[in-house]
Amino acid sequence: MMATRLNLEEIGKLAGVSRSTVSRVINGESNVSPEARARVEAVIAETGYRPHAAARSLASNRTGVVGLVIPSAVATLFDDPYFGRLILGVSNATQLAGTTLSLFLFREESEESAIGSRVIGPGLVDGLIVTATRMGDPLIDELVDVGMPFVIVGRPDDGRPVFSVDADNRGGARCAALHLASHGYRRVGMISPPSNTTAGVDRRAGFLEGAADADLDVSGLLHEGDWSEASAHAAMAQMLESSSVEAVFVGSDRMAVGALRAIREAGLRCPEDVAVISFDGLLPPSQTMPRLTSVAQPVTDVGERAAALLNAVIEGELTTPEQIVLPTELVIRESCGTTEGNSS
Amino acid sequence: MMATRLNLEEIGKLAGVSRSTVSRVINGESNVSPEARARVEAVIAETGYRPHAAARSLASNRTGVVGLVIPSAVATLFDDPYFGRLILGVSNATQLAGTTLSLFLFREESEESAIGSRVIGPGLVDGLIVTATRMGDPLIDELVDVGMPFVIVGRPDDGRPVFSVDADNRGGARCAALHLASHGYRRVGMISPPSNTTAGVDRRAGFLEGAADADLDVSGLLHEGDWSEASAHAAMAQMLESSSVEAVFVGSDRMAVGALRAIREAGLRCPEDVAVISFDGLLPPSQTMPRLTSVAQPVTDVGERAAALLNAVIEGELTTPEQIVLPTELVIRESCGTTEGNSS
DNA sequence: TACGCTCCTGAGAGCGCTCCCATGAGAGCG
DNA sequence: CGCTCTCATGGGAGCGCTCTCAGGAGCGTA
Repeated sequence: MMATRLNLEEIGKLAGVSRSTVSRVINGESNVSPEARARVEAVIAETGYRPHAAARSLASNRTGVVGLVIPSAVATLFDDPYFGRLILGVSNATQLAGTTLSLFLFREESEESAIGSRVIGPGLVDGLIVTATRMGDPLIDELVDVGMPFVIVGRPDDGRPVFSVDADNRGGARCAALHLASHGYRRVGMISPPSNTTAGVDRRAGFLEGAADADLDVSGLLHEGDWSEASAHAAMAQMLESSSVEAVFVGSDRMAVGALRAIREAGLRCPEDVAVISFDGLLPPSQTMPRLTSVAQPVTDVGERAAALLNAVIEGELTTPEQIVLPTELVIRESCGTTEGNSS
Repeated sequence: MMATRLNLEEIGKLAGVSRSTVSRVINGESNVSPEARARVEAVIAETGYRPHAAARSLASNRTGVVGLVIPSAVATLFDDPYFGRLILGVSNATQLAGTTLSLFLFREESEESAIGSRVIGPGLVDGLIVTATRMGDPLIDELVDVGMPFVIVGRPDDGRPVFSVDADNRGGARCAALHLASHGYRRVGMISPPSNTTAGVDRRAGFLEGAADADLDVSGLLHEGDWSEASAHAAMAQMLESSSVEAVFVGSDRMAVGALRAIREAGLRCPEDVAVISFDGLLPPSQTMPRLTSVAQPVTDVGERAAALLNAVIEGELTTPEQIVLPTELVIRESCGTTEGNSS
């Protein structure tokens, strides 16, 4: 059984054709006679031959691998269900495209610079999907410089034209504000994601836009978290202490959990005393009490679209940057209060 | 800036040596004169040269890539914090070793057979880490057949000698049973992970062992879930309905969430009416009410050890199979009741 | 002075593929 | 019947490395 690797030449010999013809069959080129093709395919099927990836890469200068880069402190990363879903989406798409997914997680920003020497330099990938970029991330410049195809999950912080896929953070947040307004709440706060992320900036902007449209009173109620439960817990506690809040829009599921806890610990009830809407919609609803109303973003879809887009860029099908924004959806559960009591 | 790729030959020319000497320097071989080495290193530093991975793979028959295989229905996979942590651990170790991590997620078992033709055939990886294997998984046979180095996260279901890294499921579960006993509970149930997984088998066996040692009454209280919250919710509800339970050991964090909800919905309190201990210890404690006492398993460590072990196997440093079992740790919080009232 | 030894070095071959070009067979046309 | 044009095919070259081997320099020893 210790079958030594077959190569194109040997397959050719078995099928009575040359290396070149076998290569043409494998790569689906059209200029091969039906008989030759059939014979080659038969031999491939019965030998289980697979072309050697490294040899192929070397000759064609294409690896068939895409990388998913997750910079930023990653240690606690997977406490947030976001990244798992994203990976899943990307994996689905690469599977479909027949490419391979490599994962590059970085614990500190300093490690991130290794992308150049460890990934780009050796030519490990054909392209990269880059997530969770902070504002002013130098990685993007580097990628542009070396001409490496890439897609950003999120959006470029400086509006420069690059390929990107994002959820409609702004629209979703606006919708959350309007929904809270429709319940009759007027004193409405927000605990936003960090302002050094585009998601943080956009969700906050969308919320403020909606609040302005609905004439909500947000004075003194705008806080910022760092994606962690603890940060939102602290922000919520502070908000409850200093002023009368009727409802809060919390910038992520995970932070909402912290906010709910703060409300509970203050002896208040959600939604009766303080209503909550979160962003993400990734948490299994039964995991919180009450079940969270959230602006759900299609994270898996984002991953799939990003990978598909990257593929198109690599294939050279797309050359002018494209920004894809996927819609969010308001999923109404209990934490925002019942609409009945307060329809406007 | 459009620097065309440098190669060994050119670096050699710049340093006044041959391709071979440059190669020796890069691969850290000892038989190079200090002067030559210094000159080469200087040139490499100033040019930023990196050897081409594909060329290297082709010539050396080594890819520098390890694959992480997660078979089984993966769609809901990331609802469980387990896999994120595992990926993190593996990533840490590969980063350290300077190798690349590729991820292979499969949605259905049918896709899993693609490992052979899509991964092993083309020679994409030097070795594989295989997780979540169900009992009787044919993938293992295939890997053994083709001589691909691999490490199982978990343990082989048939006790065959392969490399594996696992948490001490049995010991941890036993410990949980004993701890519940130490609180004075006698009617103690279990909701175990599926019995077609080794984790399910082992946790159940450990629990029964501990229960027997402590003379607990488990009759009619042994249920099985499928890792999902819903399955545990149903099992718990049924348990509460049909008999008087004082405490339950639930086979995973995620399932414990379901069980807690069932207890709450039955109008009972945890831990006053029914105490709960879970397995995993991955959930942020504040995410549940009450905070869960759990048998914590070192998932990230498991990932790291698995990757390190695989590396050793690939390097040929290890040839006789090794089973590594990492200890679990009982983390006591509120859901098991206070010890004071019931010390035995 | 000559011989052996070790140590460093360079050159050739080859990994398995793709790409390009030359060739030959056949079809279509005047 | 000869010409061109198309299409299928095979072979050479080369991608950038590693590996092996031969040779030269330098040293010590007889």
